[in-house]
Parts: sequence; structure tokens; C-alpha cells
Amino acid sequence: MALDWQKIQQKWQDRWSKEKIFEADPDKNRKKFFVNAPYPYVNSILHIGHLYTYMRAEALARFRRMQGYNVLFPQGWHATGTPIVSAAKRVKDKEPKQLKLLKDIGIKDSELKKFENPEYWIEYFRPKAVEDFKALGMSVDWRREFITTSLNPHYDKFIQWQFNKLKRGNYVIKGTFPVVWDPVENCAIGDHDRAEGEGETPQEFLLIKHKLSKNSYAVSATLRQDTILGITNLYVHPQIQYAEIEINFNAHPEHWIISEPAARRLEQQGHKIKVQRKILGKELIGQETEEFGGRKVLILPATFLDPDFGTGLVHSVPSDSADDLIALKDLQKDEKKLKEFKLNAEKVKAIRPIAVLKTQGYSDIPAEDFLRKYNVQSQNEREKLEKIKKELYKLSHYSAAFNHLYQKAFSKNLENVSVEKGKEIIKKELIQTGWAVPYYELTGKVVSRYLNECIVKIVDDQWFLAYGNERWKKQVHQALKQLTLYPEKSRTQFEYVVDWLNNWACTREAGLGTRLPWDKKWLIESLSDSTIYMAYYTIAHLIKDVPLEKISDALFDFVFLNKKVKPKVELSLAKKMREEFNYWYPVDFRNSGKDLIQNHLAFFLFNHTAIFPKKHWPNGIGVNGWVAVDGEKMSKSKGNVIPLREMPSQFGVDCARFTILSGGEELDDPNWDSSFAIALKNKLEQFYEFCAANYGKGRDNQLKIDDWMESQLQEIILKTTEAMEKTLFRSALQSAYFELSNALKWYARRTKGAYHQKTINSVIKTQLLLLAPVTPFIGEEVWEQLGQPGFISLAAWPKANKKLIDPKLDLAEEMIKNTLTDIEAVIKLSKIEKPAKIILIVAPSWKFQLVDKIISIMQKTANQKEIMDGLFKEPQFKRYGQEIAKIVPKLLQTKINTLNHPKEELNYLQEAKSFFEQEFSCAFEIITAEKSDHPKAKTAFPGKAGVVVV
RNA sequence: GCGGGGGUGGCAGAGUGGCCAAAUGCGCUAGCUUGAGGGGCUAGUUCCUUAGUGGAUGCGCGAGUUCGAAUCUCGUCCCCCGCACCA
Repeated sequence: MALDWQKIQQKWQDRWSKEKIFEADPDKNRKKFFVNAPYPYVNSILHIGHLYTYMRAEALARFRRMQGYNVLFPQGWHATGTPIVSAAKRVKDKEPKQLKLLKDIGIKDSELKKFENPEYWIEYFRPKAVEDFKALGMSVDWRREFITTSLNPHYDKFIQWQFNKLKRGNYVIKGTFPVVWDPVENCAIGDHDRAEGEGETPQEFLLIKHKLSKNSYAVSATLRQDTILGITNLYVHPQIQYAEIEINFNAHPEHWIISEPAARRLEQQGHKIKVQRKILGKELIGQETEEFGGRKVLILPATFLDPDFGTGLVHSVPSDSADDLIALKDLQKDEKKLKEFKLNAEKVKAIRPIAVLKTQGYSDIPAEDFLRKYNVQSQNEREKLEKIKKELYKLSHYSAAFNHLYQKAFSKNLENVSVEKGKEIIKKELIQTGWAVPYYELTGKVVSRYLNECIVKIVDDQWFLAYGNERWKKQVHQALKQLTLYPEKSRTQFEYVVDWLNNWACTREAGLGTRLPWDKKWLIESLSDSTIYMAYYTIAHLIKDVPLEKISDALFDFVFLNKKVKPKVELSLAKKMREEFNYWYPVDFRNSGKDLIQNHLAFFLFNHTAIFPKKHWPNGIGVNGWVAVDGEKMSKSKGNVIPLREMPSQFGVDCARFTILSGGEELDDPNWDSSFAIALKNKLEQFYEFCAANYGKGRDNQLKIDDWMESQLQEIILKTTEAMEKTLFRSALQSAYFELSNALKWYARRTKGAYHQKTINSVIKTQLLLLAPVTPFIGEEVWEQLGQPGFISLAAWPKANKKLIDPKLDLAEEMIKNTLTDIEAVIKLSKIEKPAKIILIVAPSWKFQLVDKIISIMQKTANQKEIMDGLFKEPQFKRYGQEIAKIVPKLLQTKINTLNHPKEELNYLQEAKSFFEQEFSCAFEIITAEKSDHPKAKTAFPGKAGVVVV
């Protein structure tokens, strides 16, 4: 009889919700446990990737609940940011790709128009997500559900309170920031708004000034300010139009010569400039400039320059740039060119590279080494030169140090300091002394989805969360120290991220969200409005009905910070909120994907330390990998993204929950295995039938095999519980389901289905309970059928009775299994098809003593020779030298279990006699070797009876 | 490039110095089950050889430490996550 899963799923969902068993209220008499996972962004329906993260929270929530904790597991939804807004715009523009995306998830043509409104997306997808969560049996307290952004004014107020707090603590600061910008649409362009150039970012260059005359400079752009003392000359393109511009620095106008596109970019990056005149590159050639440090160098011609890159003008460092070196060599050889540009040939030919860096394993002029290594003959061998450029950059950056020229050039002596460290110092000083100006360029071409080419724009009134603040970092390290990570091995990454994080631009101009309370033009960015909202869950159901005008910062101060202020709401309600918060906080387990360590989870810690006192800092964070489907990475293009809606009908909820959790553990990417899910369905149905057929039935007399089953059961309880505690759900399922099922299978075979009633009841109940956090539906259904009171969801987690664990019973069963295979082998060997009688001969007692002795020595050493020596110290064994030489290697190689005494071994075999008789349908006799004169008696070995077939 | 996590059989994954040809599950093969097409049970599933025993190879690749390495060290290749305003 197949199970009607749909019916069972619906039935228990309804009962849970009717009885409100997952609605959690403060209860001073019980320990609390607060579980949650980041709210998903509601721009589409939920899929299998979400399932894993939420299932980890859900399984732990149910486990803790069964352990007697008062568990709070709330869920909210995220709408902050731009994706929904831009997707809605795309619907309005009738973009085919976007329309298809919506149609693919079952939205009818007639409904499409509604999706032109961003709010409709939320209206539509939020209830869908709730439905899915409920269908999948998530034990969520739905009274506390909410959505973010100004669409939820109550939450809006909360976020504003948070930012006011941060501002007052100086955690929010103002600054400038480079963004990728669409100059036509006048807006920032994130990755999802690009037609071309995903992943390209603004890169910081330094503009280096080369003095032509008082107040007039030729300007180059560089990433390698470390080699500034090695400049030997400048290059300009003779045919390029350059511009002389006037640029203002704090009312000090300067004249710069740069390419025209570069001039435009400077303007976009917030500099005030005026173009004075245009100059052809040719006109500059032959002039001299004064460099940082006072040297004078020549301006020379080169044709490899690109006006669109940098300033269209470069300085040359032939010691550490192969391009520069080969260009110089080419020119020095080119008499025609020297003449054409009326250059002083002697002076040009006298230019030599200036060594500046000491590079491990290379000469003073590494560029020379590389030209030789790759056998570069001219500057036209672009491929080789590009390769050298990359290699050399890496080499200098990580394994070079500055030479003696850097002793006094800067305020610090940089001689022998590594380039990696010195580069920053040099940058700072060049900027301070006015020799350099920071400048941004995109790492590659970016085209917005409005088909405009993007630029770098410097936003100058951007608000930042000061994650770069050392004091703040220190606090977070402290918070990190006092929390548990699941798994602990993610700790290094957390520690690293906290140090690495820098100030985070936390506001933006477009999208959905909460307005910055003191600067209403800005919206709070999506990652920044989601850092301490777990606190909001504790009061979400209470604050929902409070009139907006009564909600003030004072209320939140009162509730969350215990401040002695007077909130506008009734005191009793405010106190109730405060009680909720103080009861549930801190967060005990927050679970999320490993990709969020670097931002969300780190922000979560940062903000908690900024807002709340230490006692409310998080207790635990869980991290997990990314779901793959049937061995393949999940992606829209592969079409292997399974929506959660399909789970209940296609696989059954319990199977889906089980399958996803057994897909993997820790930071590995879990694998969703569809064939596993399908196979599991049958197994669970079989389990269901087994329970119904066997519970409450069976014999009363207790046998050794029953003890064995009990012993196994207790061990499995211990193992499962331990794994659950560590959120190792895969391991937990492995022992609670597969290991226990296999033990049960053996038990069934050994007893021929005649179970001991007490034992089988205990096995069935325990397995149901151990699996209940993962398979609650079948759990409830069987629980009810067995006549158990209440919900299994609220039943007590099994406790192992350690007294029932007896390792000897394991050994005994091991022996029975060995004997079974031996008998089969011997029957096959003997060619007797239907044996009349089988004799089992238990080894003589001296062999037991011998094996005992060997095992005791093996505990101290695994060395064969030492074991032998140890044995021969005792004369009683010495006479068995030959035997021992055979046994020891066997014991070392194969696991031979023994019981302590031949009498015990005999007893176990005696008790299994009827089992053997039934297995082989023939008579059995079991005797000790001492009483037998059969030649096989000699081969009998502890743990392995001699077998004779008649 | 940087930081973190990984690379084990047809597949998913256990195993972190000897009991390892390697748990468990999936898949596959055979036998049984008087029962119909995703059912159950039992056995097998690297190669060579045998009636069982046995032998060889083997845990990304290369080297090393050790009596002994999937496990420790070094080098090297590959995969996943993140590297920022994007949820």
C-alpha cells in the first residue's frame, strides 16, 4: 500500500498551525534557543539552493525543541536594493529575456503587466515564499514574519533607529567613493545592470607629475609608483593631440599636459579643469622635465601609446619594464628617427636603465633578464611583452625590495623594505608632496544595459560604515572569540575578513529601502539594512499593530538597550517587547552560505558589537556550501534549478528534506541526488509499514540478540546526538537512518522476525524520534498510529542508556557473522548440496589466552617483532612458537575479534543454534576443541569456529 | 594575484600514520522471494589467479619523511567561494 504523502503533509501542516506549536513565547522556566537564517530576496520563487541553508536552521531548531529548549525560529523577507526595481523596468521595456524568466515560473501573459510595478513583485513572491516554507514543514513562528524597506514603515523606523545609533557612535562616516557610472542615465551601474563588462571595477592609478616649467607638468599614469626613482625619460605619441589644461587644487591652478580623453575622465572624477590649448605630441619631444627627486629627463617619441588609456603619456622605467627597455633600445638604434625629431643623439644614446629594486634571483635590471629569457627582439613582439609585464609585476610586488636609492628619498629609509610594504608609503608621500594625484580607471570596458559606455565617477558625499576602523575591528575579533562556528574550520576565514574589510559605502541613490534618517536623498543599501534585524524578530508581532506615530527612537532605546527613557507607547507593551528581546537575545545559531562570510555575516558581527552590549553578541554562526544538482553546478542556463514548489509533489517533503541534508556537510558543496530522493521514498514507505506491522508485538523472553540490538541502538543514539549538536546532519542521518536500519535488518534475520517486544518498540520509537527533525511528517503520522501522546515535533529527544552498551555483544555478533560466511564457504567447498549436520568447533582455551595476550601487547606496539618478543618472554607460549608466527601477522592484518573466554563463545554459539539451523535447514552441533578429535578442531580459532559439514 | 575550502572507486561521499581494496548510499550484475513493470532479501561489483586462500595496482600529479602514508612535509596542477556597494 503506497502512502498518500500529500494527504499526510497537508494534515500535519494544518494541525501544527492550528495548535500553534511553533509559536514561541518567552518562558522563564525553559532554556531558549534562537535560530535563524538570512531572509531571502523576494525577486523570484525559492529554489533548491535556498532549501539547504534553511533546512540546516530548521533541523537544528527541531532538534533543540525536542531537547527541551524553547526554540524561536522566525522568518522574514528581503526587498531592499535595486534588482527588483530594474527587473520591473525591464518588464516595462518588454525585454524578452526578463519576460521569459517570469513566464518560466508560471506567470500568465495577462499578469505580466502587473510586474511593471516593483511593489507587485513583493506582493506576489512573498506569499509564495511563505507557502513554500509551510509546505516544506519549516517550524517557523509565522506571527513574526515581515518584509524590509519603506513598504514596512515599522521596520523602516527600526532601521532608521539603527543608523542613528551608528552615526552617534561615529560608525558612519562621510567620504568619497569611485563608482561605475552611466553618464547618460546618470546612475551607478552594478553588475546586474550591465550589457558588457561584468566584474570590471574601478582601479586606482597614480597620476605622476613631470615638471616642464614652473607650474606646468606633463602627467603620466602608473600602477608602479615603487619604481619612480628609476625614471629615465618620458614617452609621448608624436601624432596624438594632447591638451594643456588648467586644473585647480585648493585654488592653486596648475597646467597639465595629458590626452584629451584623460582630461574628460579627470573632469568626471570631480576635478575642475579648463582646456587651454591643444598640442600635438610632436611638439613636446626633445623637451626636458624635472622628476621627483630633482633629476631631469628627456621626452621621447613612441607609437605604442593609447590616448584612451591612462593619460596617453607614460614615463619610462627601463630597469623594471621590458616595454620601456626595448622601446629605448629601438630608439637608440634608430638614427633616422633621432634625426626626424631633432633629438640630441648623444644624449639619447647615453640613457641607461637606473637600477632601483633588488629582485631575488635576478640582476639589478630585471627587464634585461626577461628580454633575454624570452628572446625579445623588438617592441612589436606584443604577446611576449604582455606576458613579461604580468610576470615582472608579480615578481617585483612580492619578492623585490628597494635598493640604496631609497635610503633618503622618502621620510622613511626604505632601503631593503619590500615593495609590497613600501608601495603604500610611497603613494602616500607622493600625494602629500603634490607629486602625484590619485586617479581611477576601469579595469575593462563597461556598457550599461541602457547601452551607454560607463565611466568612473567619484561620489563625494557618500556615507560609509567604518569597517576599516581598527577599534571596531578589535571589538569584532572579541565577538568572534566568544562564538561557536559550525564548522570551526571557517574561523580563519572570519578572522581574515574582519581584518581585511574596509569602509563600506552603505547608501545609494536608487532602489527600494529605508531612507538615511539625516540625509534623505540616500537610501540605505541592501546589505547594510540587514545586520541586526534578528532583534526585530523578537518584537515583530508586537510592534505590528502599534500606530506609527508612537514609534520613536526612544521606544527602541527602551526595548533593545534598556535605556531609561519614556517611549510613546503604553509602558506595559514596551515592557513586553523588552522582555521578549531580553529573553530571546542573543542569536544562538545563524546559518548561511559560505559566500556570505565575506560580507553579510561579517557585517552582522560588526553591527552587533556597535549597537548592543556584549551579552547580546551572537552565540553561533553556521556556514555551508553551495548546492549542486545531480553532480552539476546549479545554474539557470543548465535548467537544473529545482523550485521548492515542485518538491512536495515530485519527491515528498520528508524525502526532499532528507535528501538535501544528506547531500553534504561542512563547507563542501552539497549534492542533491534525485535518484537518492526517489529511492528514499520507497524506503520510508517500507519503514512506515514495518512500524505498523511490528510495533507492540513480539515475545517477552529476552535473548542475547535482543541485548545486542539494544546495545546498538544506544550507541546510535549517542552518535546521532553528537552529530546533531555539531550540525553534521549528514552524519546524523547516516547513523540514525542507515546504520540503524542495517542493524535492524540483521536483527530481523537473526530472530527470523520474532522480535522481543520491548526491544522492537524501543527501536521503532527511537528511530522515529531521531529522524523527526528531518522527516517530521512521517514521524507525526506513525507517532499518532502508535498511539503516542501529542506531537512528535514536541516529544523528548532520546537519551542513550549507556548501561545497555556492551561492546562484547558486538564481538559476539561479529563472530556469528563470520561463522555464517565460513559455513557457506565450507558447504560450497564440500560440494555437499544438502548437509545433514554441521559441527561447529570452538577453539581450545589456550588459543584464547594467546590471543588475549597478543592483543594486550598490540595495544602497546604494532611492531610485529616486538609483539613476538613480548610473547616469548612467557614460557607458556614459547612452545607454540610455530602457531604464533602464523597468528600474529593475521591479527595484525585482519581484524579478528575474540570474546574473552571459550565458554562465552560457546554460549553465544549455543544461543544462535536455532538461527543456524533455520539458515541452513540442517542439524547443528557445537562443541569445544578439547572435546573433539576431529582434524578441523586444530583450525578453530577464537572468533572463528572450525566448521565441519557432514 | 590574494584569503579560505577542496581533489578518494561508475557516481555521491566516509576515512587524517598500521585493523584499508577502502564505511554508507546510489548505480550495475547474479540468485532467491508464486508474483506483474522505481518492491523486498542475499551475494558480488579495480586487475590477475584460485574451489576458498593469494598476488598486483590504487586515494589529482611529482618528490620526501617513516619499518609502514589516502592520512605527515615540500613542490606542482585542477575545482569551489570571496575579493566590495552586488543581493
